[in-house]
Parts: sequence; structure tokens; C-alpha cells
Amino acid sequence: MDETIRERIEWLRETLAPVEHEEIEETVTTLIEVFGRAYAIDVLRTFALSNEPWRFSDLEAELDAPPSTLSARLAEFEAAGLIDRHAYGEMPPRVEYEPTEKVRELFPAVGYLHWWASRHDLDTSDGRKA
Amino acid sequence: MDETIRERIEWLRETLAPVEHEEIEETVTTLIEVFGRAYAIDVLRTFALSNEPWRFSDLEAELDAPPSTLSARLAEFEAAGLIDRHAYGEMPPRVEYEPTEKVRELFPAVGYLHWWASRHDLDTSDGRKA
DNA sequence: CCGCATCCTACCGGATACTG
DNA sequence: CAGTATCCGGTAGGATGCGG
Repeated sequence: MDETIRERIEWLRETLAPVEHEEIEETVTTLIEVFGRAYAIDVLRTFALSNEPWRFSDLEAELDAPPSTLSARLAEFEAAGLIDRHAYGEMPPRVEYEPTEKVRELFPAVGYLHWWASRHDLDTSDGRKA
Repeated sequence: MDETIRERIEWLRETLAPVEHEEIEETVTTLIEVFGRAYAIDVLRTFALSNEPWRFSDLEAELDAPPSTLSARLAEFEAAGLIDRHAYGEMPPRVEYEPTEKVRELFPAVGYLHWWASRHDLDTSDGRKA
């Protein structure tokens, strides 16, 4: 069942130079860390479910997120090349954000997670949650 | 390209009761938060790449992780039903951990992340990393 | 409207020591 | 061996105010 995935991981291990493999591990780790931050997947999902670009205030209202946090998330995403930021020199100012192709190729994984979550429950009785 | 995933998500949105949908969102969020914690994916990957159960000290040595942190991670994983813990009443004590079927069904997503990472880079020039 | 600067609190996580 | 208890430093992130 998960043989294919294990094979794929081991294929990565064997075919890639150790340095490259390290980098991939690290990228995945960093990616998950970034997505683990406050409102990160909420932002991601918002982008995933809409073809339209989003403006700061709209995101802020939609997610009910503090501006400082949202600002940090958007900056990180942009720095990681996951979203594009378009600023228009207007008055009042207008800035729009939209997902890059790079992050769009990540959506299937998120979709898989949703599918998984619909089949299984995460018992969070112990832990803290949102 | 990602149409299938968007359709799947929207299918989830439409067919599920709002409450269920909320729960799924929350589960995914919590899951990513848990995986974003220290040594979490390292533990996960260690399990993914081995069919054998792991003992506490072996994991500790393998990952070079502080016992308190590793202990927390394992407890969270077990509470979430992602790993099974088997304690044997021996002397000296022996405890073994192994992934559940539930978490094995999560591995493909991690594998997809690896594939993604092998194609794209995450620009972390701005951010902090490990 | 966009979003940074600041302040403050909570909490995570590393190190270390210790027990059944 | 398998953890727990304790202390402590770094930091994420919520709230708020202000500037461009």
C-alpha cells in the first residue's frame, strides 16, 4: 500500500547525491515548519480555493488574522517563492497576492491531507489546538 | 493540473456538513502543527524508512535528540493515534514504537513533498532554518 | 488601504540531573 | 533502559498604534 512511497523515497536516497538528499530533507522540513505557523495553511487553502488574487484586507477579514501575523506569513511565502505580490501605485494603495505555479504543485498534497482527515480522526484530547 | 485536487476539496465542501468540514480543516491544521514541531518529521521519516519498531534510546541516538523533546513528540504521536507504544514488563525495561496504519496512509503525502522538493527549491534566505 | 514598529506574554525546546 | 522534573533562553504571535 505504501510500498510505492517507500520505494520512491529510497529511490531518492539512492539516486541523489548525499548533499542533494540532505537538501531535500531540509526543504521538506522547512516547508512543514513554515506551514505549521499561525494561519499558514488557512492562507494556503484560501488561495487554493480561489482563482482570484487576494488583497491584504480581504485576507485579514476572511481569516480574522492579526495584521502583523498575516504580514509575516505573506512575507515568508513570498520569500519562499510560493506567492506573487503585485503592488499597484494607486491611491489608495492596492496590493494583490496570488499563488505561484510552484505552490500550486503543492496543492495536491494538501488535498490528500484533507482526504486523509476525512477518513481518520486526529485525537487531540491531549494536545493544545487552535 | 491541480483541477482534480480543487474538485476534490470542493466536493468535500459540498457533500460534508459544515461541522464536519470544520473538523477536517482543523484536523489538517493540527496535523501540520504537530509535524512542524522539533524532530517530528525526523521521527516520522525514521519510521517510514524502517519496517522494524524502534526503541527510545535508539531513536534518541539516531536523531541526536534531547530526551524531553523526543518524549514529547512520541507522546503527541501516540495521542494522535499515529504510533503504537508497546511496553514489555522486563528488566531492564523495553519499549517499542511503531507506526500505525493510520499514519502509514499519510506517508504518500510526505513522499509527494519530497518529490516536490526535488523539483523546486524553497528560498529560505529570509527565514530562519534549522 | 497596506502593513510595519512596538510591547508583552506564552510556550517551545535544549540541557541537565535524577528515578523506577 | 526509559523516561520525568526542572530550569531557562529564544521566539512566535496577539494587540495596538501609527505612518506612507
